[in-house]
Amino acid sequence: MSLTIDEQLALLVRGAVDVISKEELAEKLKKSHESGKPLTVKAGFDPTAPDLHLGHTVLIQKLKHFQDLGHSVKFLIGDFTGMIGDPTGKSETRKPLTVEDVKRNAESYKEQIFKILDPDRTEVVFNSTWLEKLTSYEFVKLASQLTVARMLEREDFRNRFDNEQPISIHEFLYPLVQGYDSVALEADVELGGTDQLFNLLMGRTLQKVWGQKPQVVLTMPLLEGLDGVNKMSKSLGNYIGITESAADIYGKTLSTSDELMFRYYELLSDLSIDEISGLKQGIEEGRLHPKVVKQHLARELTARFHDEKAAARSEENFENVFRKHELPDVIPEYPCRPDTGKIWLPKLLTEAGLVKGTGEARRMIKQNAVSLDGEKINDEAHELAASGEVLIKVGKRRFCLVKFG
RNA sequence: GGAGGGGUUCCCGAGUGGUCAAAGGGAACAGACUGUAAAUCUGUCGGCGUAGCCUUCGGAGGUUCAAAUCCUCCCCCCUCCA
Repeated sequence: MSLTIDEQLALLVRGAVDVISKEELAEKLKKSHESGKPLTVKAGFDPTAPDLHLGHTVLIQKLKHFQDLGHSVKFLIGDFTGMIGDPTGKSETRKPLTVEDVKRNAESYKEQIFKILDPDRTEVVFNSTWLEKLTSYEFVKLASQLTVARMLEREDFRNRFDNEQPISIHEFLYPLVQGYDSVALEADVELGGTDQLFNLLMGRTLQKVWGQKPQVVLTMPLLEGLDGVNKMSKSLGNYIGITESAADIYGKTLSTSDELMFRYYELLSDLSIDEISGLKQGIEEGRLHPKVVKQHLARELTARFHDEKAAARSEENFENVFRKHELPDVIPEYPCRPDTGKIWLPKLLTEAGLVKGTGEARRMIKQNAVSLDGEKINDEAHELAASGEVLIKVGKRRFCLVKFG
């Protein structure tokens, strides 16, 4: 793809919240083009076990944009910092990661990010490589580059300081270390979430001290989770993981609210801004049905992490199960051989793994959520003859074909 | 080193001797509605073949007919002063 510098610039800043600065980025792009030397684009990640979700892909997708333009990505795993502990907020004390942990997690990262990134243009690096070599003398010297007042410019530090909340010294070191990573890598560009702005800027500051051209800083918005309120995160459970099944990615996407769908379109879709606002307008004018628009998004995302075929299949299956209330194409089977000729329904539901226990089974039955071969059962004491097979449905999405004998 | 505040069911958070499997909110699940949703309404939300029984309120003991609530020791978290 050969784009003009302006076109490249437009692609790269799309969706970004902060770009510091656009002029510098333009200049770097131009220089890179002239010299044929790709830019070094850096982004840092936690060394903890990665379970990447769509929220992460906003950033990774942006790295991809750089790659598509021929630049090289340094995918930095912050193993050094991870061994010290997480500085932001008062997260749980983490058990320190072993070298093996980090290795394993790095492999897992690769597996996931290469669903998006080009392995040939991606280098996975660890900041312990250079940070471990720093002597305490050098480390203190690094710390001497910044003042406390400067550190307190960071919003969360400022707030905590004003509110007389504690700030540990090592928290001050974290931005320094991250900034030093940029020096070590001689980064041209660093990407991060909007919450990382201060740390990213630190890289610029330190690079200047080391006589390097400061990196361009690009921040990407944090993606809202499926609840539409909090940011997408694993711990909140409001996420779509990129290693999830096609059916799950499709289903979860389609189950988002109409409002959220456009947020996802903007941050995740490859459609142009114009195309997206066209869709929006179409819905407002009643020309397009929101569901159809949402289906398109669901297909696009599913295909991204699987393929077109899987996306189409997921859509068909979803329609069958939820709209037509038909059966999914894959139904788990459970072979059952009770001691007596009969089996108590709650017990069967539990055994088949459809519910956690007979208590829940009773509840489901009471709530009119259980059907056998399409027939609702209301009696908690229901017993069924253990012969032949029976299709059990619990709620909307739990199916099981029980085979007796 | 000194002073004080905490640890409650998935989460937040009430509860200071019985009426507590523990208010309220959130999440989740189910039902209705629908366009798959969202919003809304209703219900459920420790376990158990369930009008009863069993196990829960940081841990271990103890007092009591009775403890999440009182006492003792211990563990952990937080804040302030120095």
